[in-house]
Amino acid sequence: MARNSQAPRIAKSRAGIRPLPGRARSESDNAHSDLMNGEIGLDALAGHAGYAVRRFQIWVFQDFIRTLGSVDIRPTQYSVMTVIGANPGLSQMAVAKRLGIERARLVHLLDSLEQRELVRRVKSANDRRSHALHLTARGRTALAQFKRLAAEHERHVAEKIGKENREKLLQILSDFT
Amino acid sequence: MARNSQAPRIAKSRAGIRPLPGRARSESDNAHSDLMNGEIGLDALAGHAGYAVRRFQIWVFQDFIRTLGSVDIRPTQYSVMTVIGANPGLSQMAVAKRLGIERARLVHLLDSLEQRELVRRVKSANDRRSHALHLTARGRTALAQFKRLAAEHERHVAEKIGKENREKLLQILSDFT
DNA sequence: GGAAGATTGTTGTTGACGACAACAATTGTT
DNA sequence: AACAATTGTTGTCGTCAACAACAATCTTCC
Repeated sequence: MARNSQAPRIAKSRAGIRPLPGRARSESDNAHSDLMNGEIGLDALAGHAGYAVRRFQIWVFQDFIRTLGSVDIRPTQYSVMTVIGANPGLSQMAVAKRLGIERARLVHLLDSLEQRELVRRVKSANDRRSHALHLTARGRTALAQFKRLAAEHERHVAEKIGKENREKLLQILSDFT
Repeated sequence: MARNSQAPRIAKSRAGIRPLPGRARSESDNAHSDLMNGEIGLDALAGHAGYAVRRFQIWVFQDFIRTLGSVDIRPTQYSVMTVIGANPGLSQMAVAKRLGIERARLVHLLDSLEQRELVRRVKSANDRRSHALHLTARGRTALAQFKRLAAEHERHVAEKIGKENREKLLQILSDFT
């Protein structure tokens, strides 16, 4: 979770900003006023993958945080626990590299998870610099529930963009997983 | 630079291992060690759209920032100028609502852009509370160059995930644009 | 075997960003 | 005219990525 953010309080009045009715446009459309209709013309951003991905990512993370709100787990915490659960004994360096987060950042994440007794740092015998990361017993049962809630979250995503679209998306971005 | 450290080199090497031959796994699979091979097992994160989207979004933004580095324009600044360029005279409130950013945040963004003489806040005649936003002459020519660089960035995205995949992605996420 | 270099976990700083809260000026509503 | 709502602004808080520096501990190489 590299989340960018948020504590999505409650999606108040602004549940969703509706885009415009789409006209087919070429990506090389030049900027020009588009105010003939009452709406704000933003076709200028239509061809930009990064913008759409960013907006979508914010939506997804907010839903994740809301759906896992009852257990107070954020996307990054979830990813850390998932990787440790699947690969017990990993070092902090290995986990950080795997998830693409700074090892400096992982320190705080683990501090929090260890405080909640979901994860344990065990001194490594081979390399006394590093810690072997493990889930606690509580961590394992907790992760099982987190996964159930995460699955529910994934269903929300499927509802939002369509089941097939979600699968296509996962396929397109599989290299980044 | 260090930015490229985010490049998914690990994911790449794992690409072939992913769908394990054997049993069909459900997304709520319990965690279990997957270390038989030398790689770190992360199949546990494979079915999560948010994670893939997040990693991809980071990659895209880093490429955007690098590609537009010579003109020192970040994605948010670009989106603000694009919207103003396409809809001159818009109020700050309207721009913020359109881009889904806080109007408080837009204040700083506009301060920066106005300082660089790319954007102007003009006092609105109708509503003396609000400002009508316009690009300066310099802003218009600058935006034209930004768009050329942004198009180059989009080509990088197409190279990364494939031309058709990029288009499919834009289509899937068109509601968020 | 020991010095030099690299790695691991840690602490701290910086800057971008989202969410909120409060405020003055202005507009709208009644 | 009184009261509510909107707009831009300022400021605070928390999350996150990117760096830099450091002590402790390997690893390498002579």
